Amino acid sequence: MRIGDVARLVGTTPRTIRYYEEVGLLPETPARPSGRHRLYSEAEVERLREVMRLKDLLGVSLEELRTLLAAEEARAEVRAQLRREDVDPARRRELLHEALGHLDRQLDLVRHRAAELARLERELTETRKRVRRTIRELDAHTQGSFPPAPAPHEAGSSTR
Amino acid sequence: MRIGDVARLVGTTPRTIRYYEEVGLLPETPARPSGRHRLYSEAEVERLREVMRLKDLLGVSLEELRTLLAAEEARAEVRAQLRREDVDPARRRELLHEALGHLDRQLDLVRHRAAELARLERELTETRKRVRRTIRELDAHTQGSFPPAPAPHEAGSSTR
DNA sequence: TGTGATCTTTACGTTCACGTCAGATTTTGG
DNA sequence: CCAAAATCTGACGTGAACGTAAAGATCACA
Repeated sequence: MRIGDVARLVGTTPRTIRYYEEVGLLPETPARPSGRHRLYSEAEVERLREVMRLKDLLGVSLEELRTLLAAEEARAEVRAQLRREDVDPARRRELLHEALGHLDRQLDLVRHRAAELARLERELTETRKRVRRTIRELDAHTQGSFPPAPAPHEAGSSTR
Repeated sequence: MRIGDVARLVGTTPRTIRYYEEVGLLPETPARPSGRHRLYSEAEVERLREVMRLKDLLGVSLEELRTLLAAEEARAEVRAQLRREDVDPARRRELLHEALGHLDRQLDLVRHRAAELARLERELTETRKRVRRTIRELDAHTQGSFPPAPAPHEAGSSTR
């Protein structure tokens, strides 16, 4: 797969992909003789998707994201080492604990944001209820004078 | 309250506050003879807090945020009109429906992000479980050889 | 083997969201 | 009333995250 296809697939541009590689968010496609085209596998597309998702959801800088993504690599490393049975158990434990630490940092971040978002959603829902109640009261009082006025717009969620 | 106090209170800088006013996120403090110091009430501080919260949680541009915040203003408008009993009920209904539309747009955005964040959290939690299980297995197999290795770091959440 | 589409590197440009500096003005505390 | 502190209005600077343009190389295919 070439860079243009990947860009179309994940909804971005070749420039962005190259930039992410430049700042270390994506691994430099291994041993590519400078000048030749970059080629991507499905796994690398997934990685890019993950990067974009995290960037979007966590709203962190690419720099922070890069350190966060050390977790991913650490875990890949661990998986690789685990496949070879001949590794020092102490070293393994070390790697695993490291991965755990990274995961915990991500989880803290995610949970914090999730909690705040939930609070915001509750507040909005509450306000929405109040507005709808007010509308109903208004309709009740002027009932009969004219029809309940069809909603003058449509915004996506509405009454679902 | 002066701009410096406000900045300290909400954890930002005077420059940012002026900038937000400049791009229309904060109302220009009404009828301030150019050159005089800006003065803020508690309500305005709250508004600023709200702006910063939304910016942070939704991760939208200040421009988008400005249109989103039309909701707030619309609702303020509605409340004002509702206090005066002498307003055309049709007009009221119109305003209320408009506010409802804005709220729905915000809710769509918030719910979407909340759902994605929740998914991310589930994935992370799942991975974390697997890592911990692997560690336990490793400890079981090498049990007795040497102590269970004290965690080499501490990252905030850990075992909670 | 050519040829058009796509890609490569290099480098400068752009937008957003402020930071920083200067010089003048306003406000506050004594 | 006066000095010190804070604020005001421009204006230019900056870092992040790309966009864009140019000139040449590579690739897929007939």
